[in-house]
Amino acid sequence: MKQQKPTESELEILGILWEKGASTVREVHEKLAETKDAGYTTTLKLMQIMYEKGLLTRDASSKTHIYAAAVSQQETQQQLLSKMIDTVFGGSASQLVLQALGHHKSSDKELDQIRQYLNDIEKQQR
Amino acid sequence: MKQQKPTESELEILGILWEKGASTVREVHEKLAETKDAGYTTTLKLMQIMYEKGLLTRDASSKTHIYAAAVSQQETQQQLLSKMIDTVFGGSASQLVLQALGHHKSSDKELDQIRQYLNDIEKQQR
DNA sequence: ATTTGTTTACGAAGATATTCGTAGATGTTC
DNA sequence: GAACATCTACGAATATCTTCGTAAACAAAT
Repeated sequence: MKQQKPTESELEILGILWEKGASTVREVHEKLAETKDAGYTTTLKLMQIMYEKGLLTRDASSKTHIYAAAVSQQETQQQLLSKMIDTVFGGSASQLVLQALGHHKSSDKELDQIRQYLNDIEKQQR
Repeated sequence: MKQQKPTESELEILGILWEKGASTVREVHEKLAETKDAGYTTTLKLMQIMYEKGLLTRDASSKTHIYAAAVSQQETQQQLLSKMIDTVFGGSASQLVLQALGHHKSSDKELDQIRQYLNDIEKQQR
């Protein structure tokens, strides 16, 4: 049972739910409104559709429903990364890594994490 | 003059043109057909639209037109990476890097390239 | 209990993307 | 040059995504 690919708008909503956890439509909408302008019912409709598609779960026990992401952030990341590496980076994951490191600031701590990870790989190979 | 965002299908075509260089519709279509099935005129139409949008250039001097990507691979990569980091990786580029390294095989040579890059950054900071 | 506000449900319009049939132009082969 | 193949152009159908108006249910406030 493979997850179907979320659309652009759906991804924005998933992003919010991954970050904030289970939320009401209102909460998601407020957050969305910070960077985008759309009516409340638009957000509602999107979330209802996502629920039907199985991208979200919802608790309808009270009048105001509570929605949560039904797909994991990591799984979705993998899916999208794979596609992107394939079509846009000519199949080379390392090319993507270099691009990402080159143009998007990372903290020292994060860079250390990456170094650590590379070291671990190296060790495994011996 | 900002490049408009290519659609999913358009990206596939761009990917082929980046890899193979300037090509005819037929050539692109053959390549596309390996992984997808669509009619020839569908590919043609797509490429015509991309030309109108400015995503492709074309040489129409002979009957069979020759198309080429009008947007750079790198610029497009940046654009898509930024968006993806933002919505799917909670703004953390390093998180994306770790995911990419973790799930997509890279050769030793490529990993060395990445280590080298990290070393360079480290040096710059002192 | 009427007004006011918030919520869900529904349907449909509008926008965008994808697909392909058909026609006409051009080139190729016999 | 007639038959055949290949190409572009065009238009339109189809599919998908996005947006929002409206109505009904419900709750809270006066």
